Parts: sequence; C-alpha cells; structure tokens
Amino acid sequence: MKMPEIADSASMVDGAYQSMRRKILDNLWAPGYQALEQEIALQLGMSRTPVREALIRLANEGLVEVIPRRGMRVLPVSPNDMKEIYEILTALECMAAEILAARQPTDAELKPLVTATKAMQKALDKDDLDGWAAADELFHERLVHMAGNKMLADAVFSYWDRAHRARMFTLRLRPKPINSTQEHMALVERLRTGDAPGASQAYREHRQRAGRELLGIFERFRLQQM
Amino acid sequence: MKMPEIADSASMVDGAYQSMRRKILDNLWAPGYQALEQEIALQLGMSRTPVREALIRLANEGLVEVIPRRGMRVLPVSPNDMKEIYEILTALECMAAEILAARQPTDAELKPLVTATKAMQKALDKDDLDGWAAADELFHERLVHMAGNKMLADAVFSYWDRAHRARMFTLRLRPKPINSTQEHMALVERLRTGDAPGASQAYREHRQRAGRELLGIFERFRLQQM
DNA sequence: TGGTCACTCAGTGTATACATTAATGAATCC
DNA sequence: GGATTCATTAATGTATACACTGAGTGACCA
Repeated sequence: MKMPEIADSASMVDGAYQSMRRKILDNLWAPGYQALEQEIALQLGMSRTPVREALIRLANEGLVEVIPRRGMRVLPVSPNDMKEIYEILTALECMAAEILAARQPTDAELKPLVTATKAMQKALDKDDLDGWAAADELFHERLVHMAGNKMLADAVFSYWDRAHRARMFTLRLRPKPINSTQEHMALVERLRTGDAPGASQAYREHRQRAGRELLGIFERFRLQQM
Repeated sequence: MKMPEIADSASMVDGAYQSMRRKILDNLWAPGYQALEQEIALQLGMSRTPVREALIRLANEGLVEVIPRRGMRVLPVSPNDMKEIYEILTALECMAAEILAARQPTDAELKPLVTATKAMQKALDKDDLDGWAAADELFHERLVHMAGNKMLADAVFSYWDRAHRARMFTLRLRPKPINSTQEHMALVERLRTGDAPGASQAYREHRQRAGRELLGIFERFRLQQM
C-alpha cells in the first residue's frame, strides 16, 4: 500500500514546506544533509518549482541554506548560534512575561500554565524526558501566546524551531531538570500578583540557566555543530 | 536614453527583491498598493518567476501579502502592529545594550555612538529632522551591531524596516525630539561603566517613550494604517 | 425587477523547457 | 609527473507554457 509522501495541503508549496520542515526538525535530514532540488521534487512527487519556493521560506527561517549549484543543505546549529538564539529568546520571552504580568491575569487564565507545570513534574517523576520536554514547550508556548503579541509569538516559535534539534539532542545528556518545576511555579506566582519586573527577572534567570547548561554540554561533548 | 529599471544585482531575484523593498520603504508603493505578478515582471523587465521568488521573501518579512488571485498587496502597519513591533524592538535592543555593557566596551569602541549622538544634536539645532532621524538610526544600528549577536541584529533590522514608513511619516508630527540626545548620552555612560541593568533600563525607557509618542500621534490623527 | 445559474476569463500555481555557468575530468604541454 | 587549459556536463536560474480555479458578468427565469 502506497502512502502519499505528504499530507494533502492547501498547495504543493505548502506541502513541500511542511514536509521538509518536519524532516529537518525530526532529524531525518540531519544537519549537513544535502540534496538537489530535482531529487527532492522527485521524492515529493512534484516539480522543482514548488520545492524551490518552499526552500526560500526555509532558508529565510534559517533552517537550510541554498548553495548555488549543490542544492540545499540543512544548516547545523553551532554553539555560537545557540548562544545567539538563547539571547534572543531570553529577551523576547522576558518581554512576554512582563506584558502578561502587567495585565494581571486571572487564576482562570493562568490555569493552563499550572497544568503544564504539573504535567512536567509528573513526567519527571516517571523519568519520561520526552514527556517533560513536551510539557515544558507547552508551558512556554502558552505563556507567549497569552502575552497577546502575535508577532512576538511568531518570532519566538521561529527561533525555537532552529534550536529544537539541539535541545532534543542534549535532553538526555544534561542533568535532570529538577529545578524547572520550582522555577515555573515561581514565575506563575509573579504573573498572578502582577509583578512585571519580578516575572521578567524570573524568566531571565530560568532561561539563562538553561542556556548555560546547554552550552556547557556542547562544550563538554565538543559538539561543534548540531 | 533608457535606464535599466534596477541596478544590476547578482541575480534577478535579488534585483527584484531590492527594487520592490526600496519602493515600499520609500513609500512609492504606498500601503495598500496592489499589483499583479505580471505587471511587476513587465515593469522590472523580467519574467514572473524571479518576481514570485522575491515576493515570497518580502511576504516572509511582513512587508507584503500575496493574495491568491489579486497579486501582491503592500501591507499597512496598523497601530496594533506598531505596538507589537515596538515591544519586540524594546526587548531585543535592551538585550543588545545589556550584552554590550557586560562586555565593558572601551572609549574607542564607544566613539561611533558618541559621534552619532553629536550628529543628532547638530541636526536638531539646524531643524534638520531627516538628518536627525538618519543619525538616530545610525546610533541604534551601531549599538546593535556592537553587541555582537548577528541574528539579533538581523531581527532588529527586519522589524525596523516594517516600522520605517510609519516613523518617517510621524517625524514631522511629533514634538521635537529634544530629549533624545540626553537619553543617548546617559545610555552611553552606562555602557562605558559596564552597568548592564542600567543600560537595559535606560534603553527601555527611551524606547517606551518613543513608542508612546508614536502611538499617541496615530491616535490623534486617527491613522488607522500606515 | 431581482435573483440565480452558468459561462467566461483573467491570474495564479505548477510543470516544463531552455540557457547559463561552475565544477569535474581528460588531455596536452612543460 | 604535475599543472594548466579546454571541453563536457550537471544543476541552477529564468522563461514560458498550461491547467485550474474563483471572481465577475450576462442572460434567463420567476
């Protein structure tokens, strides 16, 4: 039985984009992976045109690079890239936390954050690191959404994508994230009390610690790229 | 004598991109301006293909939108867009200031910032608002560059582009920016002394004041879009 | 006169064709 | 034997062709 290579999307460009993005994020196309436009087109069952257009988007988002006559290449994420990305994410997510705190969200609004944090703890108790990572991402995603700045949210998600593979890779190499639950709870508390500077500060420390840990692992394992 | 519509660039895609971006930023293609791919291609003396590819980039950057069968449309910047963009810029540029301050830049390094600030004051004394705006942009650009985070700088410039038209438009409507010189000097001083939180704070207040002024003008003139 | 349906057609989305160019390899010369 | 140059070729960059689709229009009917 032959399954279609891609889920039916609105357009072939969209299909190509989704398909390639997934392959990259899931590490099926590892960093450094190269392919010609023609090969990809064949693989996806379409012509070069939509593949090219999708590649332009992926290149803009920093996931691939298009080299003049060697096709596209999945970009590695160097330790320096990670540092830059984490600095950007720290800035943007702190701002999101600050905006949200300034709005004095109700307990009902904050519920999803609490739920996500509890899910993190539960996953951690079961040593389910993938579950923990998923719940962690959910927490951050919801928080960023709740801030109500759509462009900011889009930017955050875009940078997350770029760092995603490295985060997944280091998930099992870093110390168990036992502090996260505590840190998330403290952050929620500051959101609840409308303590904008405190929320920003809490987020910043949370991110900086995570960033430092990640870079430390890169160092330790001499990972030059991811 | 026939002048080529666009300067010769590496590729036609690049030429189309540069050309269209300039037209939008310079308001030759005003917000809301619509054109068909074919028209643009004709105007630029090329086929639809490179125009399409350039439009994808511009759409990614939020300058235009591509509507299924009405061609592309130059996106207006709503007051809410401006608010979102300024929040993002505040976050990113504060981070840049903080990083730079933490590095304790030397006087020599800081010289360009001082020069730019002096140029702002000089332009202001001559009532040369365009000159003032240019010097102001230079100051911010240099500062962001000096922080050394390339991705952050790129992001900042991209958001600047989006807000550029609105800033130019409000330049002559807002009160004379007499505080800017003072604020910039204070910021430089904090960079010099390596006062990271202070630099971030100074930048934040600077940006927030500018943002508030801008939104106030939008309100006052009932500008729904720019 | 107003509404609905079908038809037309313009414009995109995709495929294909073609020209240009950089990389590779072979051949020749030093 | 090694290096340099020229030819070949493979892959892109751009142009063109074509099919599909949705908007607009006109005609017909109630």
